[in-house]
Amino acid sequence: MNNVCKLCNIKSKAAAKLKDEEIERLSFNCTMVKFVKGDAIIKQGAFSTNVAYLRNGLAKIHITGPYHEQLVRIVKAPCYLGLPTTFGDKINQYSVTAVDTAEVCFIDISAFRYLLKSNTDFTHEIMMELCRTELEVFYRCANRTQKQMRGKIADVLLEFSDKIFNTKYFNMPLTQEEIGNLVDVTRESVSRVLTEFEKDGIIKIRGRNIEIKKRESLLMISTKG
Amino acid sequence: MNNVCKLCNIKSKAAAKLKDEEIERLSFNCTMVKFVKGDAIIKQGAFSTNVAYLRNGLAKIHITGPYHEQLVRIVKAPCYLGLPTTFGDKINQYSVTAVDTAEVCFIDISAFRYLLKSNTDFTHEIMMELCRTELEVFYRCANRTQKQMRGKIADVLLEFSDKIFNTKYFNMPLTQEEIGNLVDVTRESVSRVLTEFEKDGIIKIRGRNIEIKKRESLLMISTKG
DNA sequence: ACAATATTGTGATACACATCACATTTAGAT
DNA sequence: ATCTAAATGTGATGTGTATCACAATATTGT
Repeated sequence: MNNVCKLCNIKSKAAAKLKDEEIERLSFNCTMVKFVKGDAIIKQGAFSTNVAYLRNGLAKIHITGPYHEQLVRIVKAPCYLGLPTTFGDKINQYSVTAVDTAEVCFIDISAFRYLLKSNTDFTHEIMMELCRTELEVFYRCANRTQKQMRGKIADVLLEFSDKIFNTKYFNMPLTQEEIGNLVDVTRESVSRVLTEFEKDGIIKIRGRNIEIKKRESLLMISTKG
Repeated sequence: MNNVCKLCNIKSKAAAKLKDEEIERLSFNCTMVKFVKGDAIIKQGAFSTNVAYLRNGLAKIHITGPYHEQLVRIVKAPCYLGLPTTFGDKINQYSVTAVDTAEVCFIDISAFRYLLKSNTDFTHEIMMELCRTELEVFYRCANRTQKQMRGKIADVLLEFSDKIFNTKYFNMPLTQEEIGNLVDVTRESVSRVLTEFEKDGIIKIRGRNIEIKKRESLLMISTKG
């Protein structure tokens, strides 16, 4: 699979720092796999032997909590998946599942380690990524534990609209159960809050399609939780 | 301040990988500060110009949440403080405060970056640390959002007994308000649950001193939360 | 097109914990 | 030793959301 990584136009910021020779090495130790919605990309409990890079699509990071599944966060391409669990442990400590069709590059962990050793700019970018995501998790956790359910559900809608799809109309790829697992609310409550938001004219729902009609209201609900 | 780092017997695992020349460089860019209970070691909102290494003592990582302060976790020496916020952002995204007397080494960030570039074994250890702590935060968050208050308070007691002090008798350095901020429970509820645990003979409380009398009961409460 | 499964909606009720106000005790400063 | 501030304890009440059971709708597979 020569030149694929060199010609790839969705390289990570870290991979962009690699020299030709290193890119070539990457190409020989990299395989691209396509996934459909619901496919497991990384499995909690399995051995971690690859670094996964989401080239396009959406995925969800989820773990088994003390009582039920917790959705840690939604990840949007392009980005590395599972860096903490790939390096932090020999066994995957969480799962990553495709939320719709996705393309993932799997890089052999030894080759990745070699690159970490040989290119300090690459390593620096990877470390930056680890730092940023850990900070993000802190804030997410504070929000999840302190906000009330309307605020949390408003956050979900704002995240899909503003950060994932960049549009006020979008097709919600998550079920209400999954939304509930993302913000620690039961699917019945998710249903009720979404219906309430529609009744209040804040959003419009047509099946899975959602339109944000009053973004300021959502922002207010998000803030006041 | 020569030789101090070389002679230090509480080096981090990462620092243990450094060569003599690198250790010397560290010594010239490192200063040790003592803190008392309540002192701010890292301040949310301030510029991050140093890497902090907790040589001994206890500290708490805390952030300002949407409604009130959240205690992210208690850290026990020896370990780096604030790596994610030091590298992830120019401004500290969270605070670290001494929970009792503590000694902290502050390392100039440029010197630290130099070491990251020059010693890949050092960098590898730092990355391992980042990965492990991110995974830990995921699990903490799942526990905080899914467990009920008795389970969470049982967890705190077990953590202080099993991981921080390594003894069934210990002096609780946190107020009930702080315990509440660590597990998202009001101080009134913390008071009630601790009293209940004492009434049930699970723990014995004498002022700030706590004795774990029925560890298995706490484990069960933790699990059944 | 149809059947099976998954997802969502809804109403009634229960539960877990927060909130509030105030009293009491403990710790720290002088 | 005393005073002040912080921390803790307590009772009553309210609130937010979960739970449960079931019906209705949507999606998927054949």
